[in-house]
Amino acid sequence: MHSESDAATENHPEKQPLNFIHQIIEEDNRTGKFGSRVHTRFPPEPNGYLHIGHAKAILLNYGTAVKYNGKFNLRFDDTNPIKEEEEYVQSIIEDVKWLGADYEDRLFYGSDYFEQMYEYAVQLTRKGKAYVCDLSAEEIKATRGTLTEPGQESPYRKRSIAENLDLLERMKAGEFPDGSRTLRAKIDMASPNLNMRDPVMYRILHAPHHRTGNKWCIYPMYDWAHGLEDSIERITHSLCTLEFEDHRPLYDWFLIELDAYRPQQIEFARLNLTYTVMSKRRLLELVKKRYVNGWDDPRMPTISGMRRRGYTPEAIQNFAERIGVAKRDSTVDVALLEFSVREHLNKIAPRFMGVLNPLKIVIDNYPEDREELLEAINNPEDLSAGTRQVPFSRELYIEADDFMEDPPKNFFRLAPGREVRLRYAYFITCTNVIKDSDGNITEVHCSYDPATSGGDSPNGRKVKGTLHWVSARHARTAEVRLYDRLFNVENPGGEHFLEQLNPTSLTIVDKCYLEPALAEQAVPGFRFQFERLGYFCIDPDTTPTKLVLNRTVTLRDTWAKIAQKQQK
RNA sequence: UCGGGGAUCGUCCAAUGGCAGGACUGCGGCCUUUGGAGCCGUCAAUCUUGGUUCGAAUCCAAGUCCCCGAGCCA
Repeated sequence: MHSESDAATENHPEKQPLNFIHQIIEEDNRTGKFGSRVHTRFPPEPNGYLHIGHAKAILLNYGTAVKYNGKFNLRFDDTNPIKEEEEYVQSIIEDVKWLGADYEDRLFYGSDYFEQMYEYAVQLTRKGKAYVCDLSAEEIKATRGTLTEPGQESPYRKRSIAENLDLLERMKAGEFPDGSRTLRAKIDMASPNLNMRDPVMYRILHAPHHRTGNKWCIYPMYDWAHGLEDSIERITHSLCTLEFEDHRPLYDWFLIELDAYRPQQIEFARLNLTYTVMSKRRLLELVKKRYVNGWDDPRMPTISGMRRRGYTPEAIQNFAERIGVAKRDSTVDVALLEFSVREHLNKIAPRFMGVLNPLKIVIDNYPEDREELLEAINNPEDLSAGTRQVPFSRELYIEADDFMEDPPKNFFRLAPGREVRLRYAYFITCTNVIKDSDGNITEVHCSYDPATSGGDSPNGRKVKGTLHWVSARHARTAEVRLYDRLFNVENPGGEHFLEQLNPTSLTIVDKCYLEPALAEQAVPGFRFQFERLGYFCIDPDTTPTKLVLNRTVTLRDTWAKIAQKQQK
């Protein structure tokens, strides 16, 4: 996965600084804390689709394992059957693989360990460190205390070990209704760390589980299960996000009381990105309320959305490396993500010409019945990609933006009397502008210089602009979906985050024109560049009779900036 | 208010007592058959106040601000 960066590192032997996690790991390796073993994992709950924030975590865990010749597990944290679905399991597996994080044969489920977890619970109960509590959810809440006041001990806290064991057994056997009892750890109701105030370990839930079916009617809480899962898999370094820092003492308490193997948890800051939201809750809301067309809508920051939009795994890997990892809350500029895709696509994407907003050009001195095939380079960044033939004829489409009747000073494109180059074709000069009765330009007439075939002038004559074009007679058509940022504000959030949505995040161009060579190799997922416009890919909505394109990202556009400044 | 974390260019990450550096963005230039790419340059930061030290982003003290925590969610 790190081929590019590895090459870069070899060329520039100055050592890269270690992030704080790798510093800890190297220290652990030095002291032999885990016998120099490194084993990480990515533990998603299958209750939603993965997003770019998860990609950071996946790549950090996987990259760490690779860096230290260790292992990496994928493990589903599936302890709540009410929220979890098989559909999410499948999407997560697909996304993790696509990102290049290879877990080999180590795909696990927390639910695989339910039996072992139960035995651990019995062990703790037998030790007098856990008890069955008959308090209702409301009562537990009421006796937990507050941030500044201690909680009160449950009246059931002093039950005998024998009674606890019996009750726990019967909870498991299904004798009690949902919510009637819980198994709680007996720790300290006065702890300033609320997680230590006799946390619930098991709740009764008569609900089928996507893996274990009806076998269980008590399910472990995350705080009870998670540390055990890492322990059972002999994970050395449990990387997780900041909000679990307060839970670490609890995980350690469980494992110490159980005398079980104990991983080192290290917390890092989750990723935030400008102009989007990252919480599963908000993403789900966008999907459910149809503000977007599903989890894989190309405007979503989900892995599946980005894949559909045309992002490459390499682009995301490079992005993840660039943003680094630290403990402070941060919001990465989405421009860095866009830079990462452009950088990769620039190297690998074949070029084509396509016109989004057509303006018809007629070349008056080019014979009506003549057509020719012109050779075009597929990728100037990679000559091994070869060349292709592009048909040329008398009537063409160019981008409407590439013509101005009354151009400002630094407009280099077509204008009355102005000569420009048609990419890989000829120099043309604008001779006439045709308008309809409303004054709209309907057609532009030009003459061409036959001596400039291929786009070079024999007399060294220079031209300022180069335009892309498509022969009208040969043009194929497609629907193009243009995406813009999902939100209008840099840091969307709060109760009314839906009001911050960008109403024009999706623009559909019903009919764009493109050269035949593209239509011939257009299969869903195919990524390419429309010269001067941006990177695009073929959307899976494509049918044999209709091509659908997604714009991944525009090219950097210097003219757009100049034009914007002139407007002000 | 209690506990846990955090504060370095606009943004993200480095510097681990010794010249505050890199990337993105912005700006300027060179180059260009993509106003793309590439190349070069440039603006731009140590939360505050004290202290220790020859020397502090780094160590100490006090303060300020931000984030997380009171699910039978994860």
